[in-house]
Amino acid sequence: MAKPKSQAIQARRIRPTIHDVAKAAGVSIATVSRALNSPDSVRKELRERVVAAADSMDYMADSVGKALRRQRTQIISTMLPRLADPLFSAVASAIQETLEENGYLGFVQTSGFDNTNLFDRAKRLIEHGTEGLIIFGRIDDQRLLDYCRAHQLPLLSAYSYFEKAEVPTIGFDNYLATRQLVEMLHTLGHSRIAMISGSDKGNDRQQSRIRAFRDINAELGQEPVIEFTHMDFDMADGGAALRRIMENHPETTALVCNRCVIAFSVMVEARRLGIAVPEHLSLTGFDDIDYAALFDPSLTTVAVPSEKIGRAAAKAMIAHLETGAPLGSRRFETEVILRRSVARPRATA
Amino acid sequence: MAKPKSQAIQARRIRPTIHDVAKAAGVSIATVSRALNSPDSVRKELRERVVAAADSMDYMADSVGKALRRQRTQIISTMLPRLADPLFSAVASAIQETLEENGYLGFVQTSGFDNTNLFDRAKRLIEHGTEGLIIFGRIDDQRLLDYCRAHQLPLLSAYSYFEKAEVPTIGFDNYLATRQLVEMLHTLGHSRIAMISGSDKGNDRQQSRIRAFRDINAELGQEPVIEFTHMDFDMADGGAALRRIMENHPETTALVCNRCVIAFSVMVEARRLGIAVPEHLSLTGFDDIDYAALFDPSLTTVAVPSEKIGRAAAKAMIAHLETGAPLGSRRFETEVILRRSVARPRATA
DNA sequence: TCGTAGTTTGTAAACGTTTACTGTTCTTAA
DNA sequence: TTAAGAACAGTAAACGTTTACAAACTACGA
Repeated sequence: MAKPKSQAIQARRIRPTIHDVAKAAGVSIATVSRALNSPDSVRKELRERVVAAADSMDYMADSVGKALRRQRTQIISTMLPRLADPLFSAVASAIQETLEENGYLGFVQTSGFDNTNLFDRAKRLIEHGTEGLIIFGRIDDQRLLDYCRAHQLPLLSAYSYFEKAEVPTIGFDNYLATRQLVEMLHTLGHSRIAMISGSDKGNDRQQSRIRAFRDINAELGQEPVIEFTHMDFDMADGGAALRRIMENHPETTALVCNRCVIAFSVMVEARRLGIAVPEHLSLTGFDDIDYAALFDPSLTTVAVPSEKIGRAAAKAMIAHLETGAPLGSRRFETEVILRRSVARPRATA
Repeated sequence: MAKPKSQAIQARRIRPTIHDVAKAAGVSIATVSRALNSPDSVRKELRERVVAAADSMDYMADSVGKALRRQRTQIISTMLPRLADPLFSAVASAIQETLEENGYLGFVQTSGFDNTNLFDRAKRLIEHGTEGLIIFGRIDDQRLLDYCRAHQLPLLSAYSYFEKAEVPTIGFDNYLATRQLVEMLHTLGHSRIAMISGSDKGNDRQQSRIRAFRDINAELGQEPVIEFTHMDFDMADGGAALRRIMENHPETTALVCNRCVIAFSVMVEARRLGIAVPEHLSLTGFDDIDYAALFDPSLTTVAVPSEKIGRAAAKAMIAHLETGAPLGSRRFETEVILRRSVARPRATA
């Protein structure tokens, strides 16, 4: 009789297995598994012996073995542009919490602001057993779309909402939100409105906001005034953009900044230039980060229901995995938060 | 001969396995594995056939099977108080990026601001094959410490640095940083300094800062003036604390706020009360979030090298896992960023 | 032509689980 | 006392990999 070949692997991790528990409790591994997973199916006395043995050695069933057998990992991964950004991290945080509450776990990976090459970055997530993928923003990588379709990997686009998208989207509509904001300014009497945007390259949020602004201007028969500004992390140089606008379009009475940080830096520069906000120039930001209320003057912005979006995205994905309910799109409302940085336009000549 | 019992499992995920590739290429699964993992060990012709077959069906080796066999998951998990907080998310982001660059993947879980009951929350991370655990702040859960020691699970405390800690710590020293800051104010001539802190319950950062402040006051033979303020997410109500201090200790010439958001809210209230910053009252924050420079007056704070800390923590853990190098502690320097919110004290009567 | 060494491929075991099936023991009614 | 059925426990297969070992083939020198 050939003695069994031994292929012992040096264990990195000294963790008791179900075999250790079985031996300690004097039962088979099947009984251990049942005692822990469906306690009713094993006699009280044995069950207690098993539980005692398991507790005494801090036994935790290894999810890797479990995942292999069950063909379920309970892992849902998220890709987002940048984690160190209050806009996104609020949503990501809500996702992670919702996952945890429902027995799932999530990988988080940053994608940068370019969604065209997602597949390669998502690969490792998929390899590691990701059952569902939540991606912030519009997904521009055809390979990823094809892969997910071919292999039935549920894919959800979160944060931004799109009227027509290749995959279900859960989020808010940047186009609509910007329209709301600009129309509010119109209602107040502003007719000369300029926009300062961050780079719109690969950034669906800026793209939608710009498109909304252009559309409104077109409807009014005006030439849109848009300046771009470099944004680095949480800093933006809105100052230079402000100077360009003031020089080339001094008739401007309201300035729509596509991110709060842009508005903040514009405010600093305005103060330096002696431009009174809001008396001479009304100013708005976007995404109502908490600091917006603390600036002087406090900043008018669009509030985004980040937490709701995150929870909804995670819940939708979980429901899909567990009940097969189809992944649907969902649009969340934004709200214009009117603060002191906006007033009626100054009297123009 | 008994026909093999079939225990087919309904596959959730339609992903090709190594068997599919083997069949398509007309080789054994061992050859597929070798062709993909150590290409030199298989004949060119076969290798190409295998690679072609694998590519044609988007084959990715399943990390679950791989992890089970290799006894390595390459997963390093992080627990941090709150993800939607620029302080922490900057560090977490650096960790995730470093992990990814080195072939690892990371779970992220929030712990809230209480580190006494970590074990239960960490359980799922451990079950899922976490090879190393990075936890923000001081670890107060003895069960977790015991478990990690008993089962050789590498544990690292990041963000805060502690002179003497049960586990290796990588971060900055809140005690020292606060001393630096207060001593700088002293050097400028301030002798009546008050502190506004967030809750110190289960929060080692606030605790260290308060301790430093008490120590300095003790050395000067002064009674420390400390007010606490409620902090909710990124908002703080420093206003009430400011009023209490101005009422009970009108001689105060400098105010040390233990978080930037506290300082921001204090600034707002000071303006309302007509207290000039910095002419009447100097003001400091902590952790140099980007907005600090944009406020008016710009805020003096302590800059924390978040990204360096995150990268160092991730790298240390990876090195430990791969080379067995012992996990060591490391202290990063902070820097006082002097801005306009601080000036010499007003002339006192 | 043969033996030998080197190269390449296949077979099967192992990683830690869950669970279908089978076998054993216990209970209960005739 | 015995048969039948219920309740419980154990055996073994399976999930997708990697890899030790064995087997087969190749090249080459004598």
